[in-house]
Amino acid sequence: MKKSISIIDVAKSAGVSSATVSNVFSGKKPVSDELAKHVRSVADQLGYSVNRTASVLRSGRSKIVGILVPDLSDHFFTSIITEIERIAGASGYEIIVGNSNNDVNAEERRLNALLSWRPAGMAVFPCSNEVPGRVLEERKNLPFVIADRFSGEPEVDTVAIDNLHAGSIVANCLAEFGHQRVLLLGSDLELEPIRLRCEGARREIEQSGGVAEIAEVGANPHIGAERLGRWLDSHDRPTAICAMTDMVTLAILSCFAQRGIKVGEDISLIGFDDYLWMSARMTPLTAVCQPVEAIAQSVWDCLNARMNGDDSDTKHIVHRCSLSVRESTRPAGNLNIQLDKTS
Amino acid sequence: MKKSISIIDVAKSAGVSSATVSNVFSGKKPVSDELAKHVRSVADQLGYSVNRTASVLRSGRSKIVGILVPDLSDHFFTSIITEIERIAGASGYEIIVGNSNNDVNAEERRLNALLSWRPAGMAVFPCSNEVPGRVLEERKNLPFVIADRFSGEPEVDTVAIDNLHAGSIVANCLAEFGHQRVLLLGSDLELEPIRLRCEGARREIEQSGGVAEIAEVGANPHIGAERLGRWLDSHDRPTAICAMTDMVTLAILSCFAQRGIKVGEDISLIGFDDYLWMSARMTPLTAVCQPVEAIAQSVWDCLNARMNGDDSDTKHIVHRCSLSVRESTRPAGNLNIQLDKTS
DNA sequence: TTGTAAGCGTTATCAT
DNA sequence: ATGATAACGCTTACAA
Repeated sequence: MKKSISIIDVAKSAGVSSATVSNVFSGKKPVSDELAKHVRSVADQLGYSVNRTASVLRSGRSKIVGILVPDLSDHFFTSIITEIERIAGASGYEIIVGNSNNDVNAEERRLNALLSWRPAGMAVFPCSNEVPGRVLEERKNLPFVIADRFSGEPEVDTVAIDNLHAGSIVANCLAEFGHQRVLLLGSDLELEPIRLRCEGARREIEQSGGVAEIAEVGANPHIGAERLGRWLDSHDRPTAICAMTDMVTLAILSCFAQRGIKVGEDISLIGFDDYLWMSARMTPLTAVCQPVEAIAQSVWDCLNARMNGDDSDTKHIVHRCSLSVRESTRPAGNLNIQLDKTS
Repeated sequence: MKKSISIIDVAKSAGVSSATVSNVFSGKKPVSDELAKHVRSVADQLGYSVNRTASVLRSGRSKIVGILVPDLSDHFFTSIITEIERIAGASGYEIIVGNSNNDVNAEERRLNALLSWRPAGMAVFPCSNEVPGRVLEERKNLPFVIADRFSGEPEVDTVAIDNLHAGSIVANCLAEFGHQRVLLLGSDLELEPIRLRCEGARREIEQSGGVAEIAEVGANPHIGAERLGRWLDSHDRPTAICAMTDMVTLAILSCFAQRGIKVGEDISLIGFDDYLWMSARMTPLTAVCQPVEAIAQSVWDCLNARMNGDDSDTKHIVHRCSLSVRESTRPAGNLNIQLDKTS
């Protein structure tokens, strides 16, 4: 970094005080139009640009918010980031992104690194059910929002979906189509949201006399496809399979493509999350639609309220998913005969 | 932001000088093991964490790099960001992300905002062919890399793919399968890379006696699907269609799904970029594979070299795409009869 | 190896 | 409305 033009250089050139230059750019105090225009033109000429690090240091206020997610290759998280960036950007906030890579140690390191930039707030999508210790320590000093993964109602603002409900709409759909043997496929059952989605579905399926098995295949679609393959080799094929995350949806599609299992014909499928690639197919997927925009908006609203001094009790915002029923789910009776295990 | 614990608080508590505390955390100067341990424990107790804004201000060195992209909802850019975050994170760098939203004005604003954080370097994926003016002004003071979209060889380091070559491997594949009437579908032909991909393909297709039409459908897959639909309504259906971006690929799939056009059977398809959702289908897509990891690595390598004082001539790195031939492309003769326009 | 003190560019306080 | 100046928390000569 080369020594850059400072507010003082501008002040000298413009024949005003540094305070005036500051006020021109920050707008904190009124400056006469004439002077302001002059200062701006001098600043332009010199190529001056505010040094945010200095202003944050001095004022203790930054317009930057950190977002920490467990997996940047997961479309769910990138779409959340996209939305938050859009909303926050409109209010002049910058986004600083960290990836914990589903590793609690990395999570702690990245969190500390992000915090060292003294952001105005932080949105954390934890990689485990545990709210990172640092968050609980700092939450009095800095607005935090925990989203997606956590259990219970921690002492921080949270935003989540109603996971039990998500499971239940899956179950309802399956019941309507008469599916009695169902595989519920999660990434990692240790994660509370995944567990709840599976449990929510299983409970209702069993209540209506069906049988639901639960299996986990991890968050990586390639590995997940393999694991699902092994599961299929050692079990009777269910009439329907439900993914509990977008990555698992991909794992299932990948596995089925490899094995020539036809979605909708050989087996019914419900995917999780609703991205265009799920419906832009000959057999579009029935999918549980997480309200990404609403989640992002809530995260921002919480953060923004706290950043503006809201010190009310911790909020716990819950959104509901909807189901888009498409052709990947068919009545159980209409499926092709299962041949795999016997052939 | 509450007044936070400073290096001086730690120094007082530990009975050492502030310089020593600084050296313990920065590792710039040796501190005896004993003292260092003591300082660390005191710092922990006090909940001290470095204030990066202060250290950047004083030292003029930051470990943060900015990335500005034209569309955060485009998987291509998010996967590049993911990769850069991974590589840079390993060297202790933070990533700060901006989205220009395909708007040159927004691009300028976001760029200025990112620069005000005094990053150590910036990777810019422009939203037009023009390298933003600010980049050319600042490039002497700060390492910049321009990637993906630009024309010619600007006076900055660049990373790109060989777009003509990408077009040519598409053409070769089509020729092999005997396709003579082809639609090349770009997002925006004003963009140099898109134009080159199309031109590269057209040239070779025509050389081998085929006919290539070129159309553009924009970067939004929903709108793109509509536009393609209208194109199909008013033209004879080609035997093959080629997407020149991942978003266009999605537009095509979406359009075909709506119209019941069977990929591989009714028409051959070559997609652009190679994400799992393209191959996790009954008819996996033939796809031009942009080497995302290599691109990200080159961006980082350029940046890193410049950040470490490399002042050699501007570099222009070009990567080549490969083609994964899959079942969405079939011999032209094997396609189903075209019924749409006549039925 | 450790301490002292100046200064990075800004904002905030207090005068004018 | 504008100016002078201290202070934010850190790094870095330089001194000890």
